[in-house]
Amino acid sequence: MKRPTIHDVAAAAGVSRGTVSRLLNGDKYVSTGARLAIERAISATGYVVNRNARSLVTQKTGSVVMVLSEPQEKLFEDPNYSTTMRVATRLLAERDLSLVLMMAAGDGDRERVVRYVRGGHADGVLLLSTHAGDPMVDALVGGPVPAVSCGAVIGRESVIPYAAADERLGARQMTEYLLAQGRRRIAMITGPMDTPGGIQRLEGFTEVMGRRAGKKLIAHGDWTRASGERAMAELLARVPDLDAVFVASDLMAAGALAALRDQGRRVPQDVAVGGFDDSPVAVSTHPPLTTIRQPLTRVAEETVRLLLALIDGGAGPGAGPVILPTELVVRASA
Amino acid sequence: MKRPTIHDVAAAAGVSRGTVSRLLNGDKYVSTGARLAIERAISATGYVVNRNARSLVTQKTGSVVMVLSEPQEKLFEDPNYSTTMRVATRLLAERDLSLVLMMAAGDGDRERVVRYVRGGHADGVLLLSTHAGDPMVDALVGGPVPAVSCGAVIGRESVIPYAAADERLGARQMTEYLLAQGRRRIAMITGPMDTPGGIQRLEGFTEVMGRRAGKKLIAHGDWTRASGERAMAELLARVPDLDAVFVASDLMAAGALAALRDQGRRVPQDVAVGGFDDSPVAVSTHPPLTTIRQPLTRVAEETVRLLLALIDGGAGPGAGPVILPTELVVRASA
DNA sequence: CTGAAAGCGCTAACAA
DNA sequence: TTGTTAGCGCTTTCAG
Repeated sequence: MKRPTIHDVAAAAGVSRGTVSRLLNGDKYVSTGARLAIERAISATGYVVNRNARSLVTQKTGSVVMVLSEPQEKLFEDPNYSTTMRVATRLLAERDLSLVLMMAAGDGDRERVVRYVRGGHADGVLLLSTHAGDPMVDALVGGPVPAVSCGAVIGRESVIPYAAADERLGARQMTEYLLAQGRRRIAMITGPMDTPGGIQRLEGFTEVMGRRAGKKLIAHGDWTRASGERAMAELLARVPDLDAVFVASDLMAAGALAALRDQGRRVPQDVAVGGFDDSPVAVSTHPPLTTIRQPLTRVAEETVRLLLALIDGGAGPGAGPVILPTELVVRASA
Repeated sequence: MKRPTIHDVAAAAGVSRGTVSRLLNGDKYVSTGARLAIERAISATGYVVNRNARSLVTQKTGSVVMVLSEPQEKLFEDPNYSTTMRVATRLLAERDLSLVLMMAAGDGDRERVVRYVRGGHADGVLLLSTHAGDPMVDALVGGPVPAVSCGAVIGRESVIPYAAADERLGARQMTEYLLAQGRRRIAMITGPMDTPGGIQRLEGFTEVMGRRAGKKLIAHGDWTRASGERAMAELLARVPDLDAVFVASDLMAAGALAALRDQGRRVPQDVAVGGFDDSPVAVSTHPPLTTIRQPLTRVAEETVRLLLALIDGGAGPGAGPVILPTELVVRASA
């Protein structure tokens, strides 16, 4: 038995295909009698619309692509991804849109993404952790398909709408807290300086520290645990009398904790350690990390909302970014 | 300017639409002259096929759904997901199939998945960490769309094809290693007993231990770090003289390590600890974990291959499971 | 409020 | 080897 078509439903309900279609699309001009008959016919036949046929005429695809730009290893650690995926699938499903996943690791991948989108296979694009200077971004924003990003795209903030946590605020909150605890020699371990988190968390730190934030007090990591450990050792060698360190991610902070232990420094007595993210690792370190919580779920929600608005509104106004506040979470490390 | 259609290409190349279609679909009956003209026309017009129109007639959708059944928190920690996603997107992209992501957390979600698949929106289904007794499985295997699972679906091993690591072998490898190190009172912390990893790792353990694997020596966890810590404390209280413990996941092993440290036991001198997964956490514990490496990438690849074969082969033979060997990785904890 | 009819862009059978 | 043609299942005017 083949899948029933709108034709079968129409026949079963004793109306024309047009009427069935109208009901399906929420057109108001359908009599109650017809409505009832059609609804009965639909459940009797087990009818489901054929999206391809519909898309063919409406020129809508009913799907949104989510493009992941991070290299594989980041995926393992970043709660951002899983949260965004979960939120996006849910929100899109409510609108009967499906989420197509694409990786953009190499140039070939990026080209494929662009072809796919320009080929008219998606109604919208949701970018995740796109790198500064990624040519894909410009190739995408030119076209007729709206694109948004979860998190800022460095250098393209004004051309691609996004939602993000207030990184700068979070960094300020942590730095001020450390200062309020009486710490004076505060160092920082940043993320990569071509990512929003890398750049803006440092900015927040220096905003609060002012001239106290000397070059010697800044070390750079790449979000990995190992890089945090390395950076901490470096800092300790350079500034032996530091009494606090703000690490731009919890994972790197876990590494910093290890370096501190190796050098026999007690945390938080000798050195206070502040993290960022409030990721799962924050509660499993010794001591548990005082950190900054990001509103990950809300960021994801707002990103999707931005995209949906753009999809609905056609060439809507270049909606400004949505920036959401962070929150200090005090545990034992500072 | 509208998107060019096959009609525009045909006109530009001076041939009929049929010929263009034949070239597009790799039909061999196209003369070199026509081929050249069409290729030129395609790049001149920037033509891209409209998948909807194609799907409408071929009755193929060009996409595969990946269904994630795990509750959100697992996603954060499980390398299995990210590996499988990455491998699947790559392998499917090669075949010009796109990957649609769906979450199946609640009953509503599961129904949506079934509707989607039965609605003819996918050519295949790829299940991830589906729970024992999930009604979705039976709803899916009945239909015309092939489904496979990455990892066994407990209780449905014979009805749904899958690829998986040889959990039992891995558990045996670790247990034998512990024994070979001269350990005698070996305890085990298992995963949840409704998951393949929970069940089969315990089976491997008891196969090797025989009657030495008393009930007292077994404790259960739920894959979280905290549950590993709890189970270890329980074990220590019950069997104070144990000299080794095989923990069914690295993350739980990290928890066990903490419990051991709390009790003043040295690892590996007093108690040897063996993990499972060789996940990133294995190298960041103190001491680093001796563990079992799973061939995650190959498992993902074989899963996708299984699915593609089914999609190609129509109602292919109920291909048996593909089981891949694990490998012992010796570090410092045992 | 409803039916009829014209396609959406493509593939595949058939004829040539 | 190629052109012609008949739909795939649906939406959407246009008349009634």
